[in-house]
Amino acid sequence: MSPGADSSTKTKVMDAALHVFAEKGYAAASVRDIAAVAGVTKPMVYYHFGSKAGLYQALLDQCLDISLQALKEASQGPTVREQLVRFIRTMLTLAQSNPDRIRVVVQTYSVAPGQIPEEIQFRDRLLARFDWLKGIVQGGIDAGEFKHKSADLMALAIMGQTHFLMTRMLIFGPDENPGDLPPLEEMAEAIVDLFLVGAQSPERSVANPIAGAGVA
Amino acid sequence: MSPGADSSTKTKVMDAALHVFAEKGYAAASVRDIAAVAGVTKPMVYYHFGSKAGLYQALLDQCLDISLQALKEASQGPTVREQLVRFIRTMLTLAQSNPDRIRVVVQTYSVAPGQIPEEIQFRDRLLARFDWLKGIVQGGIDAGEFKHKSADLMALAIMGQTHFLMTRMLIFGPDENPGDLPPLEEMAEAIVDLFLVGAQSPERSVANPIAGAGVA
DNA sequence: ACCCAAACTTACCTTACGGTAAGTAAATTC
DNA sequence: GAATTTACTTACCGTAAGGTAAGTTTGGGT
Repeated sequence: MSPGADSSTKTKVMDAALHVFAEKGYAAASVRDIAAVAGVTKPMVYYHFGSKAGLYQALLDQCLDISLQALKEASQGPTVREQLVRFIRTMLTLAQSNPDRIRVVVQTYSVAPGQIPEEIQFRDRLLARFDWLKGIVQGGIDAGEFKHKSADLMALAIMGQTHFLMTRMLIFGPDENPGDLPPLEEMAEAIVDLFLVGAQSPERSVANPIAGAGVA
Repeated sequence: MSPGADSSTKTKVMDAALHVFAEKGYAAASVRDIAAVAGVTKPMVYYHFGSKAGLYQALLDQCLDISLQALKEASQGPTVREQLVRFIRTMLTLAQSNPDRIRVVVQTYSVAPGQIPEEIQFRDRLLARFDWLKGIVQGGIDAGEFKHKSADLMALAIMGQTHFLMTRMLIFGPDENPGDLPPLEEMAEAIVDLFLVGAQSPERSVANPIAGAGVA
């Protein structure tokens, strides 16, 4: 469901908040701005969400729900390698198709601790997401697909790649691609392969010797 | 030179700004706060730095200078593997010993584009830093130390790891270490080894067969 | 027809923000 | 030693922020 499909006041405010918070950050975004973009009056925001922090929490929950659901749906596959590729691809696709949602989440945890009110909750959910990814990796270890034994370290590495790539896309935009990197469609496989076989080996994963073949 | 060594007004303001901007972010930090923490009057801030944005730019330049210098000094070594280990270790050490400096830099580029005034310059310097890391990696490719051929992708992977680890430290604090990760001192080697030999191999880099020995 | 609660508007409050005008004490220059 | 520049203070300005009080419309439920 794309933003704006429902035209209730609450939805209009949420859609506007997504845009304004993503663009300005929590502190620099004003409730007046959000109300104006939504085409409603300011007290309506307070009526429906109680406070600026309440609105932000509602928005953040929505963003986390949406991206987590997309990830869980997408990260299926015959091999763990394939699951990881799809995980990364889904994250990159999300960052490309709806940067605002990613921006809100990334901001919430990258930003100065004192910028966003303490009452805003998100750390538990991020840890849960990390644990979920760790579960996938652990599956690969248990099945003998990976020889490396630390699921924590491996999950951290995957998450790090993905996070950094997203950050990069948010900075430079989805189309700008400074440097000589693979195009986005191949990026997920390139990263997983680098991660699996290591930089001391040639470029192909043994699980997928033709990865990236045939693309531009 | 630690903050506060010089007690000129300009230095006092810079030190205070480092702390306040790091803790609250650009938008939520007020010039009043900074002046109060510095123990000077507000117009002095404007006298020395012109505007809030001017102060932030001066601070950001200082942070970028300090961390880049530390990186360039530290990233020497007999092998490229060793150079990468030292690169990561330096970044992690910086994030641990002076989180405020890292926070200011990370915030500047992770944050919503509309939060920080457009006049603030930083993208070119970040790209230059990335190119510099890429140069190290390219050295490893040229010397035959790596078989993988894309210096861009490899540099991105290294930067991604480091960035994510730092972000993690900024969120959870340098001591808190959720999950079962190696302690910080060994983290740099663990990451480089994972990166070099890949997850499909056992845990040791051929260049350093005992890396990470003794970890829980 | 009446009631009542949910949804909404107008008008306003207090506070804090970035920034500045105007003047002053102390060095520096000539 | 007068003139000027540098570093600083007090007092203030206009604006915009988060939030609310009080009243109005709207749409069931009975």
